[in-house]
Amino acid sequence: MTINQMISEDEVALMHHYICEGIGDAKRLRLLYLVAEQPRNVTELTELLDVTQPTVSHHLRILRERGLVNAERDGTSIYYTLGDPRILEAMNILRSFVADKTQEA
Amino acid sequence: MTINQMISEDEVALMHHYICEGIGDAKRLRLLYLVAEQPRNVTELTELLDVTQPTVSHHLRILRERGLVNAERDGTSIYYTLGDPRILEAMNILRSFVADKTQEA
DNA sequence: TTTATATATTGATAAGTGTCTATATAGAAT
DNA sequence: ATTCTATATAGACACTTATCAATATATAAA
Repeated sequence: MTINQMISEDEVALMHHYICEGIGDAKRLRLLYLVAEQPRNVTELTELLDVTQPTVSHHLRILRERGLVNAERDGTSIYYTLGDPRILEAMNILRSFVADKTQEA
Repeated sequence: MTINQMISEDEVALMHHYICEGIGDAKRLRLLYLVAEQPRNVTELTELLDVTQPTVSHHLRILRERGLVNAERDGTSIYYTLGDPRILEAMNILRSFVADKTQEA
């Protein structure tokens, strides 16, 4: 059970930077789920995402800078993986919340 | 343990709407933590947030429309509470991730 | 050293949104 | 009814950012 200690304004700012700005876009959320399934390179991710390659690289940079994904080069390709299992863990909790919300209607 | 089943594009869109748009702002993240501590009315939240009352109401509306907070009237005041414990649960997991990241330096 | 492929960066633009002031609405009290 | 307090809404503006086309960089192969 996690402790609910009062959070400081500074810590909120950090969380905003790492998390809110990190997953604050639908494409990036999708990217996180895709690289959580298996390592994927930029070309694969571009084919799956319906945006241009520079846009994918842009999103990956944002995720990478925050440690939400890791990048590893293999030849000319760069394979991306999930940066931390807690990311998926938290997303799945939120996913179950959303699932309940949308079937409340 | 949560199951990591492939997520559809539609589900990503829903998650983006409920979660990313919901917590995609530092003030709203702060609001969620504040109402998680205890029920608070708009006046209290305004004093704690360093923005105007209409701005607080604006953020609360976004949170309320997504079920991230609940609103209950008591006289002229309206008290806000956390909409679902899973919100805090997920936030705390992400909080621990951010804590680790920021002390890696 | 070219050539080809994969990824990243730059600069521009359009769309979205957080914030404010001003105003409206709702409930309680006189 | 009027006044007061609490909250919500409307409209405007500044700022951010997602996206694209064009270009640069990096690795591998010929």
